[in-house]
Amino acid sequence: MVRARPLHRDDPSKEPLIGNVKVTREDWLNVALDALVSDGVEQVKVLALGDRLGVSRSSFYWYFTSRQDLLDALLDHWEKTNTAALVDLAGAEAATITAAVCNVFRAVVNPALFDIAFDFAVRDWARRSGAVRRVLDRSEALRLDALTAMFARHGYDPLEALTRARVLYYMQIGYNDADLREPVEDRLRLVPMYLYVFTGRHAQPAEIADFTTYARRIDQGETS
Amino acid sequence: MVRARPLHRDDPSKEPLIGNVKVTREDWLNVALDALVSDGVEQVKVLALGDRLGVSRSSFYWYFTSRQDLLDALLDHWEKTNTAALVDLAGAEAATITAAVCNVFRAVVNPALFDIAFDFAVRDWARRSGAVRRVLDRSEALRLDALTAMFARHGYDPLEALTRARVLYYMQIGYNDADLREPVEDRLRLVPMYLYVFTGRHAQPAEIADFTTYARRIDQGETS
DNA sequence: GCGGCACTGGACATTTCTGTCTAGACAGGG
DNA sequence: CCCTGTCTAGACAGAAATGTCCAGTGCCGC
Repeated sequence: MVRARPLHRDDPSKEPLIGNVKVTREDWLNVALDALVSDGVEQVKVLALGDRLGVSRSSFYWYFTSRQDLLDALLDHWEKTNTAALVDLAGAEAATITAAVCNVFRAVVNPALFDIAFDFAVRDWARRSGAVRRVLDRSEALRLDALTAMFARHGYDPLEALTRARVLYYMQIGYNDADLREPVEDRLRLVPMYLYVFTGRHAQPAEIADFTTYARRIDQGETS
Repeated sequence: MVRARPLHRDDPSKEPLIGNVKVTREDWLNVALDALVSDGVEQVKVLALGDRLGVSRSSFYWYFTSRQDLLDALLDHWEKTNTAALVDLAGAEAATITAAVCNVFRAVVNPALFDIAFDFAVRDWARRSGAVRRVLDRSEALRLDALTAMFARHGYDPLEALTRARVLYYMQIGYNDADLREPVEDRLRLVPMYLYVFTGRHAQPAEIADFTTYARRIDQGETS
């Protein structure tokens, strides 16, 4: 998976670089994020990142005190950006629980809302670092609380709300882990039944149609 | 998590080592498996493994042609051992679908049947290696087919059987990924509701009692 | 034009890792 | 006792990585 963002020097919408500057701190961060996502935290190496950027390592040490400083910045970025959309969608107004779950599904299919690959990179990293594990656990608790509250708002008793929130959330994690890369149409074919299993209720056709339209737009590269 | 098996030289049930032998090929494999599970594939390093075993690296190169040879052996071991029990349990006779799912839960709670940590180590590894990814995908297809067939045997139509199999399987993967380490009693409290969500049917008290008894025995360290 | 500052390349030192090679240890068989 | 084969320690070579340090580059302000 290639997810490279253009370097500052190649992005016409950015201010031109001044002086002897070849890459910015953000360039280093972006290329590190790419490496983290595609190759895992062990491969976030200063030498290799410099190679990707086409520069020596020197400016890295100007911008960051150490490799650990860079890793800390990446984790901070993840914590600030990868949970909010899911929590917002779970909290959004919805007439029925199946419409509410469709809202949550929007995060699942739209990388601009929820970056699955980044999430997994951090999840892997958490297996090797207690500090990362704790950050991940914090965010997961927020996510599960939001989903549990969503089910509760729609009339499920506390035990059932908690259980269904877990089934919904952890199933998405497991499914994303499998990285099946199924065509969107194959995925959409199962949506009505998924909604039934997750909620115990049948979705209304309009709810499914709304989500289906959205998912197809995202699949075709349109932003929402 | 410490999962070390005794070295051959420390295991009274094993034949004594002869000649100048300090560690066996199996010792190297076992210590590599420990490192893979606790620290991930990048940390499976010959030098470090030798340190764990208290020997130099020399005998490693007698037993294996290279580090890759060792990694291949680990993956082979995983493929041969970590799917069979789950598939067998999904195929076992059961009077109801909820009893059948309780059979599958046995794999989930018994590390002797299904080694969750090993599974995750391989899952992480698969993110970095196409070859490992393919082995993992093969095993996952077997697992999902077995679960889908289980639901189908109990009268679910093909689409529903597939969907429920995926929800059951991927939810377990996601839950295990979270590594919550919940006390067994906390987990058991949710079992009836999990069974209802996964199957759409209410379990019979005897089914839950059977599984609960089993899970407590496993938690207390008894083997089945 | 000069000095200062923010970057930059690249040399240096150190550490860790893999694989190769050689001599040594030990048991078994003749 | 000697030979053979299976292990074993440890030296060696080469590669890759991090952090430190110093001289060079280019812009800005005076």
